[in-house]
Amino acid sequence: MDYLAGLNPSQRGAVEQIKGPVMIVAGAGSGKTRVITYRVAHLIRQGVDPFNILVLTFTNKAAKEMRERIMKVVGQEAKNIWMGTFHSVFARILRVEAELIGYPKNFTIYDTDDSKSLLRAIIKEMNLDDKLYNVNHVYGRISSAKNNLISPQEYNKNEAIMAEDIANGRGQIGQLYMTYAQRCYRAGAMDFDDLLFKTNVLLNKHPDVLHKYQHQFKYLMVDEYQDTNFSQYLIVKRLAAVSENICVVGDDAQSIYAFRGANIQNILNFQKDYPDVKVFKLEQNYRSTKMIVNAANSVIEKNKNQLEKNVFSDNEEGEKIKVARAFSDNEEGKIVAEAIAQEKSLKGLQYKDFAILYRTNAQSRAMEEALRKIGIPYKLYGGTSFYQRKEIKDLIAYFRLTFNPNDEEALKRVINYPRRGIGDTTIEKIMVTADQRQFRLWDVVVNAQMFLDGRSATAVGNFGLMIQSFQALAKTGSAFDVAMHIAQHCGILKDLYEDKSVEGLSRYENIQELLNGIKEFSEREDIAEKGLDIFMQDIALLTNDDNDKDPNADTVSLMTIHSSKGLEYPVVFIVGLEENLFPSQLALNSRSELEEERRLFYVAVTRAEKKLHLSYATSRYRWGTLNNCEPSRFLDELDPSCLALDFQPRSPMTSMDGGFQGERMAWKQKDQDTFTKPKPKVMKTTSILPKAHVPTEGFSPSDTTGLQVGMEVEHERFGFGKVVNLEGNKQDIKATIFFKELGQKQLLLKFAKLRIV
DNA sequence: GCCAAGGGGATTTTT
DNA sequence: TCCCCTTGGC
Repeated sequence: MDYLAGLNPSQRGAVEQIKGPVMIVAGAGSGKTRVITYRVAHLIRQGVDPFNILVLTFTNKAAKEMRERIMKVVGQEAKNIWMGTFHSVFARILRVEAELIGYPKNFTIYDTDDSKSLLRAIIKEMNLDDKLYNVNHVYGRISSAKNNLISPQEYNKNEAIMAEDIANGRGQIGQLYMTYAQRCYRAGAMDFDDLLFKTNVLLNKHPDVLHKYQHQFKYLMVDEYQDTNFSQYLIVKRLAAVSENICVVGDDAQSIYAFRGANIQNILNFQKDYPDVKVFKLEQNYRSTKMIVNAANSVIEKNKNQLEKNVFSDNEEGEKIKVARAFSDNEEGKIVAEAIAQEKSLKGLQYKDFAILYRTNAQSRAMEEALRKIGIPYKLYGGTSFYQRKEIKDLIAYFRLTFNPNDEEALKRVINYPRRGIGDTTIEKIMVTADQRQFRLWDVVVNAQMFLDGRSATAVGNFGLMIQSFQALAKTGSAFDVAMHIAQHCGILKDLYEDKSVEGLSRYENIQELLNGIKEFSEREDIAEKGLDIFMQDIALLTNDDNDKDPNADTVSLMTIHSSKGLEYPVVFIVGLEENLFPSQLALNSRSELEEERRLFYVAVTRAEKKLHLSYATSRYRWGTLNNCEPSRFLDELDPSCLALDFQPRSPMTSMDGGFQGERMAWKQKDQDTFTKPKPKVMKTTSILPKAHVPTEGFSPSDTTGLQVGMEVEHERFGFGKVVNLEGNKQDIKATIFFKELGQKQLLLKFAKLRIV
């Protein structure tokens, strides 16, 4: 039982309490994953059959990591645990039970693109204004309806919802939802939300099925419980109703997905749902310094609605949190890049010890440019995943069509790609015909001669024959053979091969990579069924990090705060701490939204192990125009004793208290000044910095190899100063300089731009 | 039926 | 600014 030895009392308690409802409130950095993996291992060691354990996570990555770690403790048995994301686990169950609720077993999973494209088509068909009925908005309404288990019929009957839509001038959303659901059904397709929605339908309408799974899953665990939506909540509740061996793990302070339907009440109310719940609080943070934990606590305590806990650290005190002010987003990038270079050599760190976190993806550009300029390697996380690339989706659409010819989104995608002379008019005709006669698109395609004429009938007919030939082959061939055959005969490979542009080449390579992946799959020995249809089943559920090539490369990581959740880095930079950016402008309307932003800031702060840097810019390009910015309120909320300002605050202050308030006041005054005058351009903005140094005309940095203590120097931004100390050697000489305006600073000579006076 | 230029929209993201 | 989608001309 050696795995129990390294645990603290509450961790150990959580691991050993295997019966009944358990809630583990896991503070940031408190060893949550460890507890979950050991708890599962413990269940197995106590004689629980792995087949009876269900562990639900939110990302594939978390599931994969956990399974690997459990494997290390209990060995191969870990393979038999039901473990995966909500979506993948219930998709797997729906593949078995689909026919009970009227879907084919080989139903297609529509991804967000498919859903939106279908909605776009329906909005058009209904002759609605696509600006008013913005696809994203409509999709969001339907998605949140599904996540709250509101069917199209219920949606249309619900007075409150309808009134809200009508008040927004969008009274047709209910009808759109209705049609959308019918069209998905007709196509034998479920969207992401359906995987949970239909699971609820299944468990609700078929008590025998519910019973079966209740007895199969005698032990349930849910990770990141604070991120569950109502639909997920109810599935879990239903499945756990018999055994009540349910263990949820989460941290209300890290709930950052309310905007996509997560309901923080699920974790806050868990004790009400299960009055005899045993609660374990993991409060010791093993990740960060005291300074960082204290700073994080000082922020999160501003939130009202919380589970009580006291996160603390026994680690070293640590350095204060640096706060830097820049006059523009580009200068912010430069400050960050130079700080990384400096800190790396001073502390003997590697690039991969650093992360730059931001609120919005648009902020990455300034950071990237600055890093590139001084040659720091970096890796951008997020962005489009492999499976979302156009060429991959195109080929996969052919696969989808092969196994489910009713998949209308796949059909529309490739019926004329590569070009085969089937234009919009013909496609329109097919759709109208299908609608009029209550056929599916595919029925019209295979009977093209009956409904279309001339050239288009032939073109469509041939397309149908081609898909049918793929279907015939798919019955017998191996995944790889079928995939290869389709790639070669549908025309995509040829089309891409002929495209000699750089992008074309990379598309061609991506297709090859997909085919390689399928080949690998075909050769796997640990699974019995290896048809292309099996490979296809969960492909819509795979995402970017499942394809992460080189996780050990020595690069700085750049990502949004949302994608940093669960990760940790020795040195973290949080950039863009400005009002209307972080907190986001769109989150200022309600207390709950602001609290979510604050939790987001909390998540960001707690990613840091040793050192945290914060920064903001006083002006920034947004949507092409230069905007003035005020410092984020979150800077004020941090315990001032944790901070080390990298500049002179703008207003005279006796204490640090209200420091950024002072900044904001200064900014507001400035704003009023500029209101009467024409809007100033960039350089004008820099001039508002009262202490900013204006370099002497013709400033150019000197060669500093011969720099001596006592020499007078001028720095581009810090102004004039005197060298008081020099240490280190050759490449890494660090100079301590006393600046007239700013006081003492330490600079690395190889980066500092100094002019010897 | 195809292509190129123009317009509008633009958090956060997993599945 | 940037990207994606639509539109309009050929």
